[in-house]
Amino acid sequence: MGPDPTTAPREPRADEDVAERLRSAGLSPTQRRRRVLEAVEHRQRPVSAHELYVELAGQGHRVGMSTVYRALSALAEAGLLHVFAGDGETRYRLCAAGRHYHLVCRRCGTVREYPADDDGAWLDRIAADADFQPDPRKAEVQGVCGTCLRAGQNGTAG
Amino acid sequence: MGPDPTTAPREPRADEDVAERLRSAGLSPTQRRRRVLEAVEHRQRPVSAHELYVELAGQGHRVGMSTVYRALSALAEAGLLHVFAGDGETRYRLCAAGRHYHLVCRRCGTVREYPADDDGAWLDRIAADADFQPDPRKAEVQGVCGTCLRAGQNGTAG
DNA sequence: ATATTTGCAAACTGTTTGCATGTGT
DNA sequence: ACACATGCAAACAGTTTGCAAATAT
Repeated sequence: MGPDPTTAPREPRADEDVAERLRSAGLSPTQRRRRVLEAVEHRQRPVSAHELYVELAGQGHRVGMSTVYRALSALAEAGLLHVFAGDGETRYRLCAAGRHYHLVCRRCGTVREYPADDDGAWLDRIAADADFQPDPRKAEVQGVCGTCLRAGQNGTAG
Repeated sequence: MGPDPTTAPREPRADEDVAERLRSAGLSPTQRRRRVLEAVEHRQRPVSAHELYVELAGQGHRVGMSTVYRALSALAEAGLLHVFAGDGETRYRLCAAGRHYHLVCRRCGTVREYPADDDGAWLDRIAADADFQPDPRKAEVQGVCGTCLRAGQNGTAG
């Protein structure tokens, strides 16, 4: 917040990190794009364009809806964000580097990235077994996360 | 149509099968619903409401779009159809009985159901390992099927 | 100075809904 | 007869797009 780098001359603040990331993804690190990436980054559950718009507006930032949409699309296309298509709204979430697939909780919506190699190369087995070449980044398992499971043991049984 | 069962008393035609299925799903087997279920049933790749509408219209059947939407939703809710959320359009596909997950081909759109037990209970491993209770019916792996793979070996390398 | 990016508002697409009519039992 | 399913058209939600003003390099 204090634009006085006297005492912090070299420290790569998250801010700069984000800009860097945008740059190496081939996107000019404009203020809006940085804001969007930052906002997405801190979330465990995928976020929709509208949610983001509201959040940014709530922080006093003037951003147009179309800008949010455009930023999100660009970031996704650049491989920085994962896309989740669920009911009607498209949602986005930060995308990690390694081979992994997604564990998405049906109750709280949180998405966890599960290393695709921790499970004995399950994906590779599919490749051989089913004559199918899986994309580890596009594998998704829905279910209920432990937290929600314990929280709602007595909920809607079925 | 012909309220005269004199000559066709006992034969379980596919038609009746479909009706039966609807009934046991708690849905009255109306003509439109039967048509929709039949039309979905014969497809390997999930179909959208609009595609179905066009197909039915092409067969000379008068069906309203909203009816198609309503039928599809009802069938999905009854567990007879799987829902695929991909880009913008919701798509539906017949849902098999056993534990399985989906192998969806990014190129041709075909979805194959892969028995969830053929792979050493991968899903169960997740449950224990990641503190997450997976829903076998809601697991989806995207990739490229063998057919498309072989057909387009020289295509867009990447 | 020049190429991008942004915001706005209007256009679009896929989907849902109210209501009168038609259909199944 | 009666409840439910259907069709139509209008309403909606999410998303995209054209274009002039703002911004970045």
